[in-house]
Amino acid sequence: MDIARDATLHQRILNDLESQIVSGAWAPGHRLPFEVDLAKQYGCSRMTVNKVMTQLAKAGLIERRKKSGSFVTQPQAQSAVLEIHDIKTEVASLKLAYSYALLVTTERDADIEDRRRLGLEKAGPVLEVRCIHLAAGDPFCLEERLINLDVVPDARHADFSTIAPGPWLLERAPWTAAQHNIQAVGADRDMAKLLKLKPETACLVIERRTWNTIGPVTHVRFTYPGTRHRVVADFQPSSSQPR
Amino acid sequence: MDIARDATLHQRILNDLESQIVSGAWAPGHRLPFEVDLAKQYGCSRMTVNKVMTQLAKAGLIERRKKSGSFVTQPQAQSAVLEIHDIKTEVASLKLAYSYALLVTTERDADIEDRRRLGLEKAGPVLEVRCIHLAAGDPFCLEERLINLDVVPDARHADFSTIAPGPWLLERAPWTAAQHNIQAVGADRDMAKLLKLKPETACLVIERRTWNTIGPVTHVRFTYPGTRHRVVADFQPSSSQPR
DNA sequence: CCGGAAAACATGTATATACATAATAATCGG
DNA sequence: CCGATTATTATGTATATACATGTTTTCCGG
Repeated sequence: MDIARDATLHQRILNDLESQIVSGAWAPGHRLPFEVDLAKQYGCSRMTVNKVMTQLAKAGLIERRKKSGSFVTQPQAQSAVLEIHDIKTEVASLKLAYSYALLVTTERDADIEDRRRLGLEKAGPVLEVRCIHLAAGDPFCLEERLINLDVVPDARHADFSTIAPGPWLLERAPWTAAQHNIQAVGADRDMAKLLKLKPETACLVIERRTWNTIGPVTHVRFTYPGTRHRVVADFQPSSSQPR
Repeated sequence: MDIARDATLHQRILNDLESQIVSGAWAPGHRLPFEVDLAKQYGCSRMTVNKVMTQLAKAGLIERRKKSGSFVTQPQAQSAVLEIHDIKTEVASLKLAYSYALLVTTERDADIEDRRRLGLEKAGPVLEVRCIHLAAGDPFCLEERLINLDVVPDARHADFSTIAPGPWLLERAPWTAAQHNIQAVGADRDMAKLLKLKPETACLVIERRTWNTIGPVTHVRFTYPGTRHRVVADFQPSSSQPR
């Protein structure tokens, strides 16, 4: 990669070191030159090098040990993190009035499909909740949720007509792991009707399964009219500081 | 939560400022005290305050404008990190034969739309690449890419008929930040033809903009037939306080 | 030869200073 | 009163310096 001619020294050093690491020229475990040596090499002060190295360390590319030096870390698999988003906030950020309506709740023993959705091995009591989120009175997204009552028994007595199951669960059963599944589908007849769309309109479907230390907590499927809404993902893998 | 008594000054300032921002005491748009004033307030040098503010800016909590000061940014909707995926690998994991075809490349000066896609302020040379990825001979996804030649001038002489621009860039211009945008759209006539679909079929569109330390590197739009393919994102809970 | 004190060493944090850069504010000529 | 020039201001980057903090190495007494 070429470096812009007018890049700052900081950027140049950062780029150089990063290239060595990312390219694999410096394998994990490799010790970087000492700060003073790099400073001499670039003809700058140790402070400048120090700031670069601090940034690399924050980014997780290197690990620093006093007296020993700085070392390239094992590349951690690039895991994708999608933060659980709150629809109310999402709507609020659009400066639209938020409202919410419970459609139906059903308690039953997990059937095959329920077990697939939750990733359950055996049957067990589950609660199905269907509800709709509205923005400025219009359908914003449909929520189809399955809650594992073995893990969250209290959900039986929750009043989901006044609070959406998402926020309710977030308070009571914080998740420790989750998996997302995003796809585009054409709306079927029922979906189109609920979201007030023409059939076959492209919709964005976000499915999320969450676990806590006990087991699978919930599976939820959000269906958004795809052309109006979107998911934004900000990235911060390498040398930038995570939020 | 109390702040450790032996926290460094840097940490203390960071914590204080962060608290004001996340608590909402300083609303988005609020101007932070000037560096010199904060320095006076904490009885430290401007450099120390500057480092903290630089960090906050990198974290996206504040925006800094010369002469004007530093301002709390609008809280961007819940961010998410999606893995940069390699289509060849994706296809291979389906145990399908992968192939690739270059459709067209165009070099030009960035027009308004190009600048929007890349997030460029001024015009500059860009390279547009359209190509298609095939799985077992069938269209798998269409790639529409824009490369910032100011940052990656070598791309001019790359032969994208033999290597896809994604892998090529990954080697030469490692990204340090990226932003994703996922939405569902119905295929238009051209898209339907290229992907061998019926018009209006729901498609998953993934847009990605990547930066390195120098500037915007590339913008790419992948269009997948949405019903056949999907994006999976694995999660980790955000360890509340990014530091 | 062992254990512990001391020295050497690399990084961590903070300071004061200097000059560059970009944006705004003030000024002045026409 | 407009518009171009200049000054001011806040941040951006870099320097040299100082001392603190953990580690590792060295060395020395027993």
